[in-house]
Amino acid sequence: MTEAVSRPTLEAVAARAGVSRATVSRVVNGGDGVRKPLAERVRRAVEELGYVPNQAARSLVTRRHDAVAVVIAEPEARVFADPFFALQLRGISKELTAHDNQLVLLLTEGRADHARVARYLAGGHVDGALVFSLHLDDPLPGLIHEAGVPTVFGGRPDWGDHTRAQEPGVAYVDCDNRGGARTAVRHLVGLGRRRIAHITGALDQTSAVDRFDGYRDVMADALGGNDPSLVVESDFTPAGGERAMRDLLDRRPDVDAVFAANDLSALGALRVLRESGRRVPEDVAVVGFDDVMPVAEQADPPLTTVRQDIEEMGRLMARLLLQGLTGDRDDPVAEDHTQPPADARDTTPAGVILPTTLIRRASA
Amino acid sequence: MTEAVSRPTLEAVAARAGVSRATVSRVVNGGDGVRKPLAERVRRAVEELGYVPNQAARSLVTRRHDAVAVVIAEPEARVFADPFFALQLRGISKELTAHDNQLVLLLTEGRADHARVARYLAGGHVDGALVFSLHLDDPLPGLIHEAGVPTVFGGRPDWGDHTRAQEPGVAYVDCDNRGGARTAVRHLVGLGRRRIAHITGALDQTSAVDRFDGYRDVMADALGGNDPSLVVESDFTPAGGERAMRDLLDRRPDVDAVFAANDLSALGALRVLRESGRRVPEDVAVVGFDDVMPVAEQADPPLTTVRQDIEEMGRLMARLLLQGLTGDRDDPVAEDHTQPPADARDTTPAGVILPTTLIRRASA
DNA sequence: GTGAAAGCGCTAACAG
DNA sequence: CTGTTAGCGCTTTCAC
Repeated sequence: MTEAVSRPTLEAVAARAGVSRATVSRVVNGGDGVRKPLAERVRRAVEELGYVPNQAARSLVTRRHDAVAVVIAEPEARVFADPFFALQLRGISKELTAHDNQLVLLLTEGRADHARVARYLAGGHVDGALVFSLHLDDPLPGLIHEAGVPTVFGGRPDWGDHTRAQEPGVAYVDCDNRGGARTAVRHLVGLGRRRIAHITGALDQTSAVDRFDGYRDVMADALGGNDPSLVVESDFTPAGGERAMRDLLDRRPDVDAVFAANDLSALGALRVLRESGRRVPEDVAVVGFDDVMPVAEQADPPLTTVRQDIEEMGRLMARLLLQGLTGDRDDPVAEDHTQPPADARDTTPAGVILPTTLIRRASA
Repeated sequence: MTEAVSRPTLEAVAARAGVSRATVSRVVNGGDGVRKPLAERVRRAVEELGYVPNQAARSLVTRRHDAVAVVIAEPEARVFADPFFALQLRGISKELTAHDNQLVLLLTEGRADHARVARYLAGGHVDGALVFSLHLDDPLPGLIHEAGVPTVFGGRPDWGDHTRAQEPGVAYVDCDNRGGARTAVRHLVGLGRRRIAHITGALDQTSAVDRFDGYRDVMADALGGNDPSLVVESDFTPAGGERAMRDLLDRRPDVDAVFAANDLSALGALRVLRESGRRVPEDVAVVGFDDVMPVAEQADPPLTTVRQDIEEMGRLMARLLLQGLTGDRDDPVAEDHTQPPADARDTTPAGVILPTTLIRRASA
């Protein structure tokens, strides 16, 4: 009623089914090459005894854990302002579950935790890691890379050390931040706007940098130049968006469009525009980024924005990692690097970039 | 450079230090009863070899995993609208990390996943579980209870089957929903309000029910009765709050105060009140619940609300579980239930209720 | 105090 | 196809 004081072992099942441990093991692990009736008998014994394999014993010999670490390295509480990570986690969880893998969550609150995480990963407790480290000059990606654990990054990682920037084999999943930004700004241009401002994200994150680059691409291209007075640095938060918009209005009261680096900061901008008596989109058109569910849709006015499929990104990260793991099966990855991989599967794409789409609502 | 092809074992460390495996093991696990200089020599060998114990091998013999499952059973995507779980997770993570325990995250998307979770927990992969199952009649708490895994629930669980409702030993952590609601409504009464409405939360969750009860307590007590036309059922979301407020204004245009079951729905109510031309708090005072960071503070006007320390709840859940685990050490918990526990430590409090505090801002 | 030896429960050759 | 036999790396009595 309370606890199974000691759960049945393979041995017990074998005894009950009148076979050897090896046979039971085979049946439990798929049952290839075991005659039907025997397998059936074993399965029944398993059922009756309520046998559940001991994962520790299995890992000890297989060196597989069927577990993946998810590392979220966000010193700030920003993680929690945004449904971003939650959605990503959900995608990851679904994919891992579908492949019978467990998700070990490693949250870090600053550099102090980095050593712990690195040690854990190097300790071989998990088969691989999914790492979110969106900040430039974060030492964590490097540490993890050195730990030698198969890893997929969420968001284009920055290595600080630029010699490694292009290192192949560093897998990551990101959305097309730059392309999405271009689409957004082009949309504003198409609306006839000319004094298009940009409220940036936190520029220590690659996503913010890439979106900024996309904005500059179009401004240079379509409008023949970038006017620095139209760019104001912010931080992805609503409060930051407000501050930025106020600055902007001060500096460039003639602004006729705003591309905000994400929906949350667009929200702040909308609020300030409303306060200042500007109509959106008549006086100032606004475009956001993310299309994060309740925010964009319920903004006033509903926000035109660039959608990225966050959950799918999570799912894809997990899939990539799992593929790499089974692909690497009995692949020694030994000291010998001399001969280039003949196997095409080895040349995993460094980054997978998911497309973005412009969602037109009322704000632009 | 790539992978540590095979990590060093105890054996290797022992060889290097010139001692036996047993001695190394002792040192690694605290080093009681090993002479200083020897211990030092072992530690150096560990350092030099970069030895990390193999958790699987250890678990196999100790039957301990130093891992705890966190089960979040939210079929709806609501989990992600609210920073609630993220904050809770953070608290849990901090506490587990402090005790060198890992966090295995189990997300479920409906009944189909329940069996999987139950099997996993029963499989003895983790030492205990922290379970969030906020919905009435959720079969999961029952399943988990039967799995015989030490468990602490987040939020007062509902067993559906009411015979078990008071079952002792079912640990949970919650905030004082009812008391907090009372405080909120009393505050409104103190402000001279008499036609105080309540926008409920999703009433299939105990937190919503408890807050509603608190509202009724005060209305009955201070104002001599409950007027059903002042209560409108909602669902904890901003959109739900809007709908509810609209209904309310229709039905009771004379309403002079609103107690919303959480900040998010209060936000919706504020929006509708503004649209309808009411001033807050002059015409209608509004109080929320949760004091969830960006929401309450940045509402317009800033929201008076009942604060619960969500992160602390998480931390407490973890602490409670961990205490129970070490407390239960070699405690057989055998089939024999006949004699009541003599040990005082056995009588763990069923529920730990954290206090709430009213945070006064501008809205009431 | 320290070492030797016996498994924890499972998988993976290898025989038969 | 099925059983037998070694361990995986660690902790833990039990002698010394």
